[in-house]
Amino acid sequence: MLQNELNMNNPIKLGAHEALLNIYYTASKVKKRADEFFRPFGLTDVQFNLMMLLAHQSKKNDGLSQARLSEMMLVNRANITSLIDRMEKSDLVKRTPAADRRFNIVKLTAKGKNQLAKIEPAYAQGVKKVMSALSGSEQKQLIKMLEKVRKNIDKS
Amino acid sequence: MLQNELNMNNPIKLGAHEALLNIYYTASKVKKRADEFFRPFGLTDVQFNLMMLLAHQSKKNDGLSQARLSEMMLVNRANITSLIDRMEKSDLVKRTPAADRRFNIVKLTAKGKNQLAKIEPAYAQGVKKVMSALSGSEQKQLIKMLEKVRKNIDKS
DNA sequence: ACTATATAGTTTATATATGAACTACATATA
DNA sequence: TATATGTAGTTCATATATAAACTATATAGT
Repeated sequence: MLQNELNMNNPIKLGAHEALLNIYYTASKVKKRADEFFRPFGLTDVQFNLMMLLAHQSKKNDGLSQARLSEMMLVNRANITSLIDRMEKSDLVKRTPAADRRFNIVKLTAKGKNQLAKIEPAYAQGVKKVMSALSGSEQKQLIKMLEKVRKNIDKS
Repeated sequence: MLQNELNMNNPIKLGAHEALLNIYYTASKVKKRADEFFRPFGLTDVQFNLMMLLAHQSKKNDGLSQARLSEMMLVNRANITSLIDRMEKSDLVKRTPAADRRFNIVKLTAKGKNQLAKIEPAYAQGVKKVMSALSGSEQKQLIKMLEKVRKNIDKS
């Protein structure tokens, strides 16, 4: 119960609010756990997520634009600029020019591909372990419920 | 489905990963929606959350220490320092000394109380509206499942 | 062809988050 | 009482996030 976990003096009065805070605090714990996992590799969860997208979401492995990355990461375009800056500095990705000169195409470097290949299996194991708290059908239920919430946010 | 919502080219292969990403992305959308709600009031969701904690989680309304706040907000102590700095500047809260001179007791100012009283009813309505995507019993199920995930993270 | 509009990326100011190193104070114990 | 340990808060360097204003380029409509 959130009240006890956070050592709160008083209960959360509104049920809907408790549900919303549960989503929020669970994501926060998931993120902290992920960051802890990636720290020994000198990566953040955000950087790893970007590398996964480059590896698995680009057609024929020929990279993604910063706009596509910001779309898939649900973050502002401005954010991607500095993120790619940092990741270029640590030689994980590189920007390459596209035919349409407004675009940068971002690709994994050899080092980036290596890092990813090394870490990804352990990451998959970790994800399975964390989510093993729920059965397969519970996970599907959870996904359905969270989808409903997101759809409802889009409407408002 | 996350793949479509994020306009992804390829499916998320691991079911557990999809569930985890659902938690993460839903929290992200909730946060964005909350920030959008609070912006007209010159507040952030984080600042409002802190004000709620001061109003509803302190015994006899006599404030909370920064350590208690960081505990209930699941953030680092260091974070609270600058947050309170900003909120003191906009006259929403004030630091007061405690008997144990290591502590600051943080309290709402008159302005802070006023702001909160003005905004809180609309916030409660908004929360209900967002979460109305789920029935009461679905919300309870969701809470239970997310609690299981958090407990599992604590173990690992 | 010209102009208006839209899109991609960058820069800046600002808010939130962490870990590590630090100061100040309190408490336990030897 | 002296010392060791623990707790609360701050400071610093750094990462991630936004909105707004900007540059560069592409495209649609006249």
